[in-house]
Amino acid sequence: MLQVATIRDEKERIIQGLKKRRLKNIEESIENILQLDQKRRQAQKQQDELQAEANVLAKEIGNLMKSGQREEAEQRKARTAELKKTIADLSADLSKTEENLQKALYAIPNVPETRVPEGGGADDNLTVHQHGTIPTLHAEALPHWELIKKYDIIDFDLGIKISGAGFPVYKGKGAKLQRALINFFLDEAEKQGYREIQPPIVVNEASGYGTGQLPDKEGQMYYITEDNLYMIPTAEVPITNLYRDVILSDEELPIRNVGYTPCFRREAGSWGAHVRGLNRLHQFDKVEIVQIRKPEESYQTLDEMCAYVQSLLEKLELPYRKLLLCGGDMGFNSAMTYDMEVFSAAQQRWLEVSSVSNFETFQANRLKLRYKNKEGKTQLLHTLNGSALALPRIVAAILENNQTPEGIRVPQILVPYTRFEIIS
RNA sequence: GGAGAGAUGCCAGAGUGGUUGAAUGGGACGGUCUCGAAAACCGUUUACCGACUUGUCGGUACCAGGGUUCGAAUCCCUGUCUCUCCGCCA
Repeated sequence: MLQVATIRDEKERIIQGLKKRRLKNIEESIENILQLDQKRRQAQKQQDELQAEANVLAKEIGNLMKSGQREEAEQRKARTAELKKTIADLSADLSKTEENLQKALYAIPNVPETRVPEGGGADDNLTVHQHGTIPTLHAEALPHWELIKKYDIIDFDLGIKISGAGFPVYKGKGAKLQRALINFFLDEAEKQGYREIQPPIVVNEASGYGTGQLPDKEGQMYYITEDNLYMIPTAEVPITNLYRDVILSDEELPIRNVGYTPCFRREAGSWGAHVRGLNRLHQFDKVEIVQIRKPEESYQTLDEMCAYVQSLLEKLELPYRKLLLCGGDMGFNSAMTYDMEVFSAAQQRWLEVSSVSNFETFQANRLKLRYKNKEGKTQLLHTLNGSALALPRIVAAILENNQTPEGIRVPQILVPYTRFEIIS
């Protein structure tokens, strides 16, 4: 959520920035917010003044009662009754205005950073880097959804039997490969100075609001009615919410956390031909990195996080490209996002395996995540996160790219983790 | 699931209707003392909203939401959460 004060002070910059998302009626929305804000402040001022008067009267009445001047007291009571009524009316108005303002603010996405290109969708994203060579496969090469059957390592039918579509069962070397990747990612993150966190994978409503999944995207999450809990779509939610309503001190910064969790996504209505196999699932594993930074250093951190994610892909010997997302393709909360995509050779497609974002103060404002700066002033922090990495598509790419007539070659770096070199 | 207790500042913990933003202790910060430190002593130390002369003033907040009252941390109602005991249990 944007801060009203920022909208007030930097109206033009915000409007120009939001235009890069190709949204409609930006000017009107911002104007509406400013008007509501104006109205709110006026009402508040009026109410405060009356309340101050009532507070003085209440004290006087108390003193008069003590000294037995009942009549004087009664006179003042009459005035207080009037005030009380006026204040009640004003306060009802004020709450209404505040509510409207809040709603209007919730509807505005984050402002893209200056370097973010304008655009409406994936076609306008910028490829800023590409690495690795695209493998040429042998004639009988198969897509991963065939390979997993051939080697009996991931089973969709069993998943359907016990849960439903999009809940695969990993078996034998498939399960070991998965576990190897998780351990590899966590170990690498630790070497980079991240602290490992094992959070709950269900969260309450307040956490959903904190990171912005609620109120708009409740359809994306599995919801446990009986206990009013949501199953997390990403570890970002619990790990970032650890810092909800927190004022950090200078010495506690920066925060660098990493966590492995399963992730759950309902993805209602998004099933089709291009989401076969591991490309899109209801449950999948992901290792997520989360950082909390001072505003002045957050973009340097974004670069550092990207470099780290890229290093993982290079160690896994996967060809990838790095995209700077355009305004229209970025998530609601993000100010700047880089996507990493690996090339999946049998599908001949780029698959998104990581999304690294700087949210600036957008999440922190909702979370009330602040720190005391050197001047002793409390100030909103910047939050950042990135997948490092999402497992299923990495698995898909490894299976497809590394297939040989003899079997699937495990990337060298993973062999100490899998303790086998080939899936055959 | 059953029974009981509770929720106050950075922490511990007082406070059962009137200058209580909140005693007391601890912590943190600043100062005095000291070559330096410890100890001792003195002082400071919540957040949010609003107004303007940007430092001051006003308002709000003692789990949340309602209510009683001229006045609520204090009384009443509802909800949430925590703890203890019992039950169940990886």
